[in-house]
Amino acid sequence: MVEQDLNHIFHALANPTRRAILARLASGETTVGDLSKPLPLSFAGVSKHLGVLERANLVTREARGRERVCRLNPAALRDAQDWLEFHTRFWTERLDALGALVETGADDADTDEDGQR
Amino acid sequence: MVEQDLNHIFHALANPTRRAILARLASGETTVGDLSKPLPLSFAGVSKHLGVLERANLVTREARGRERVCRLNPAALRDAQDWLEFHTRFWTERLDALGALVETGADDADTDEDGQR
DNA sequence: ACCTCATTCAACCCAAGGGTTGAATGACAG
DNA sequence: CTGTCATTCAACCCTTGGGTTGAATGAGGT
Repeated sequence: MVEQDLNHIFHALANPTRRAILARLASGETTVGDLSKPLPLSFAGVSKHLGVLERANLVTREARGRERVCRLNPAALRDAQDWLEFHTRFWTERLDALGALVETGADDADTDEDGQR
Repeated sequence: MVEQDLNHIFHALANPTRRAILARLASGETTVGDLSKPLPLSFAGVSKHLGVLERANLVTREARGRERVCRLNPAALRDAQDWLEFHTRFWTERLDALGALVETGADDADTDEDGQR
């Protein structure tokens, strides 16, 4: 997994219509037509959104007769989640440590902020 | 937390420069100048990226003399993580259940794929 | 063969993103 | 109070995004 993948994944997730599509797909695979029925968008608009989701590898489209069946691919979501989990954990630890230092009154420890100013 | 927040957060995360800034900030607060030193961008460009991160509530900027000190705000990341965690869990369960059905040879259950073709 | 239906493609529109530059602000040093 | 340094603002440029429409493709039904 590379940087570029994260770009695509997060970009795909940044749009409420696309998140709605993902939520819809979570309750079962469906066709493009069914997918666009409840959405206030043109058919082609939905198809474009699906293109973005597909580029991010979050969704796959498969031809079945004259319809396209869309289904989820959780693997990509997992990538994003891994990134987030790593960072939230790391940040939280850092901030907790900083908080602890402040509490105990230690101000000359290993933080970058060494008080010289 | 509302939809709009997720839009901003995911949008902010969708850019590698901004993720680099976040990673840098994870190892301690710093000024805009220090932040932009290693980046192949103009000063103003970095400032714009910080604006995006600030809008997403991932980063705060605080004036200290003539400098601005930037630091992380993990709370927003947590929001994104919550969204992802909910969905990955949900999807995985669904797919696992589907897999189990296939394994046991149950093909006339509640799947959409009922074999008529 | 022909018509219809589901979907995509292509062309277009306008708004927003990511970048630049140069002027403006505002704190600090002399 | 003047110059300098850190930063932002404003204006601009080009590319990408999200949306539309109408034509093209391609499978199915008759």
